[in-house]
Amino acid sequence: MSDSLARKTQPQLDESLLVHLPPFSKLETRQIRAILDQATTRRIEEGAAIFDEGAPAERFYLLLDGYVRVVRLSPTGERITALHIPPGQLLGIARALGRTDYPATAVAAAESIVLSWPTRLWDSFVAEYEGFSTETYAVVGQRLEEMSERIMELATQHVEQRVANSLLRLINQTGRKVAGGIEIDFPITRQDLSEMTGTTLHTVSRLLSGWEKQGLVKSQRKRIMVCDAHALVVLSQP
DNA sequence: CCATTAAGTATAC
DNA sequence: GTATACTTAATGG
Repeated sequence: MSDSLARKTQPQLDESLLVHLPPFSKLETRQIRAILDQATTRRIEEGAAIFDEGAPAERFYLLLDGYVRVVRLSPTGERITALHIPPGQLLGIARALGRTDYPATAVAAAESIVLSWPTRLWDSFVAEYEGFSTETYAVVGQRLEEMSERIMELATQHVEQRVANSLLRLINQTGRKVAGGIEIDFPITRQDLSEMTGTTLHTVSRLLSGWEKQGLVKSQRKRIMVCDAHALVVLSQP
């Protein structure tokens, strides 16, 4: 049950896991070894929560593989997806925001692997590891920018433009090149897209059906591929 | 223009 | 077979 026991049952983690990731790229092997030796690895299945909004922020995380969506619950129980996190990024960094609890729930959008550390180690990471705090600032700034961008969209753009923008962001951040276009790299439903854009799954379904007929996108259940990104860009402009 | 309701088909477990 | 994903039409704010 204890951390040390949990770690003992894990295979020894390889330094190469971290050495190319921005928060750790300036560190020596010795330091990365120390960081890994304190980490706990966990596999999260699709749809499972990594931590919940409002819970005490006991650990902070690094997403090694998979995708995570950050969701909040409205008072009436509707889910709002704030953003998606790609592999290699930190999450659950409540400490960096001056908080002691998690401001949102993190759900695995696809099967994911995370490393985590107790939050009490946060300050020593910031103090001892060169590049760790600057990368944290960069990530926080990047997410702030994305969220403020989306506030502008919600306030000024029509549903069609918002859904087009969401798709474009998804293929930019998590797109995978496939024959015929760029596919979103994790399972995503109309419901998910509607939660990102503040609309209903029916409206998203109608839009995607229309775009599919025009050859802009191609979709199967839980899979969306963008065939003509430029046409979506045109649509996304008011 | 877009949400809601409703009713239907398709696909996965 | 039943739950889940998706489509489509109709109605109304």
